[in-house]
Amino acid sequence: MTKDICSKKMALVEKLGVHLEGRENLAPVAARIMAYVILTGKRGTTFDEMVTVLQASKSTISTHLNHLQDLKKLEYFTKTGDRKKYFIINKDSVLHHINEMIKEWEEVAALHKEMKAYKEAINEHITDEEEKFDLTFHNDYLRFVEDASASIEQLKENLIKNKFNL
Amino acid sequence: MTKDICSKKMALVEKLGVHLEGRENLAPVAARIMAYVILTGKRGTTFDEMVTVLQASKSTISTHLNHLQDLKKLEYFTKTGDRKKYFIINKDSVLHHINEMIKEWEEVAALHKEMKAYKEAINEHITDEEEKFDLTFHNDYLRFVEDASASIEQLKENLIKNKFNL
DNA sequence: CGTTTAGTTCGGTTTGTTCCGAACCTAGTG
DNA sequence: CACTAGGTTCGGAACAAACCGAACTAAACG
Repeated sequence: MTKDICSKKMALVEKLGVHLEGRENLAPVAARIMAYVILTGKRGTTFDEMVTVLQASKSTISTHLNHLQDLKKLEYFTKTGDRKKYFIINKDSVLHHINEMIKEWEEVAALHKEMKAYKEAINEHITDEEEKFDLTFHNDYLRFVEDASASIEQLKENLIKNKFNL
Repeated sequence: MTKDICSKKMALVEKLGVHLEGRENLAPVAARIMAYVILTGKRGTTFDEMVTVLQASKSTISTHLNHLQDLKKLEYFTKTGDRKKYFIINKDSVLHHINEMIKEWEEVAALHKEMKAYKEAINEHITDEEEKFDLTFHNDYLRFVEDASASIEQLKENLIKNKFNL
């Protein structure tokens, strides 16, 4: 039974790993570390455990673990009289993630505005109306980004509220 | 003056290129092709023009151009008595992009549900309440995904409405 | 002081990506 | 038919990434 649960866990680690690899732009083993930490939860997981269970070398685990901490994706707690570090996901990683999305949307919006400005400048030099740049694409997209940003911002506030209410 | 506008254009191509490279997971030259096509607009741009202006080999342009068409990101029109193809962005690429985001969110939601189910199954085998998995993370995230999906879906409808009203 | 635990650092191999040149193809032109 | 315009295909070079093993370090233990 323990074996069944364990294989189920590892299957999920691989699935979630593949997802995180693409989504967060992480190396395969780095993504698996994240997945394993997430699926292990608050009891935390150690360096050695990951070396064993993910079947990767100490150096690989070490490098990725440090990298993930730099990215504020992971943190660890310790136990008195125990030199091991117990890794868990960063408590406010959801919030962190949301903040990054907001930043991303802002960048996208800035880019579209710059492109729109360029096209408008070009349009002034063109006499033939038919030849002019169509700006609806950018207008649509900017409205979209605005809406998406608003809904993410809204959600962020909800999350913060919930955090303090509990 | 033409030179100024042109250098401004190429500066934007690079900037947008870098952005698309990360965002759409494209090779550098592929991303620049997209950027150049977007910033050239409806007059379209040809194979040869891209070879010259992007300073890449014919084979590179050819490969990426075909790839981008496979991905439905680009399409082309032709002119009678002219063998060249004039490349433009796929007309409903905005919609296409939005549909892909919706699909992505659905996948994310499915993954979180699977993880939540796994954690709930584990929790049943644990007697100590303190040791149990905390599911608020997944609940928060699922609510987030639901909201985000709704706002994207909303936007999609707005876009379709606008398309038909014009 | 030697040993163990827990982890880091470095150099190198493997693997994968991106791009190029050269040869090739196909349809139209003289 | 030879030539040109507008591309495509293939093999490989150049570079970048991901990972590994071996040697190292730092702190604690006996």
